[in-house]
Amino acid sequence: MDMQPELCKVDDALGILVGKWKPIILLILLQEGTKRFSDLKRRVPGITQKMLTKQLRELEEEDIITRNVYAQVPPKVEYSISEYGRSLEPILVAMHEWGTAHTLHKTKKGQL
Amino acid sequence: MDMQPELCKVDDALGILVGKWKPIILLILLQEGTKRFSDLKRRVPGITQKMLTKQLRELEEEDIITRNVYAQVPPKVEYSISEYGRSLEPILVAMHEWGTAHTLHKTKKGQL
DNA sequence: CAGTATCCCGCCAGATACTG
DNA sequence: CAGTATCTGGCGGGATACTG
Repeated sequence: MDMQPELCKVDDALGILVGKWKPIILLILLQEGTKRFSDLKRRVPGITQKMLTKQLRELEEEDIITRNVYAQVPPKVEYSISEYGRSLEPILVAMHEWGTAHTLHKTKKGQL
Repeated sequence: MDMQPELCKVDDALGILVGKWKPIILLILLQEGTKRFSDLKRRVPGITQKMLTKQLRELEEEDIITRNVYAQVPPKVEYSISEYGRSLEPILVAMHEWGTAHTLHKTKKGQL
């Protein structure tokens, strides 16, 4: 296998996943499906409106999520994972599994 | 499958991989084995001594890489992937594959 | 409800110079 | 050769207030 370090395609995926709230937003949309803005805000404790909007806009810009605006009052906007965004799932799964094992690793290290 | 978004173990893996030069350093060590400091510096064009040192220290701190110092003049220090660090390989591979496909995705989008 | 608009701070990362 | 030390700017991210 040759991953051609010099081209570092890894950075492309990393760039999309990096952002303090992006992983959790993606996990929620992947596992629980379409969500409204306010539902996401409740689901991600601690996030501000500004940050939620920003992260969603960036993910939308990369075609990872889809934004659906309903022309009504009061406003209703729904977000969901795009078909393309779903292709990130294996990466998220791999990272989640590694993270779980990592927790144990750190625990063992601390017990020495 | 339940990845428990609220705990977001994904951030653990992400935190270790994030850093402007970490992915490329890890790919090089994974694919080409042990390297000296100066070899790495040559292998990663554009990186400064300060940044190379910093990224290596951070990876070492997480037990992802191993630092081997030879007590001689002139100094010789070798870096290699630790057994634990090798467990990150599936993630790097998944991200590289996604990144490669992503390039095509962007190209198609641009052609519309 | 679903956003903008401002103000602000900390830290990542770059440039450059120096050293055992 | 393999590092520190110092100065610096930019940007990610937080707090708060306002709006169609």
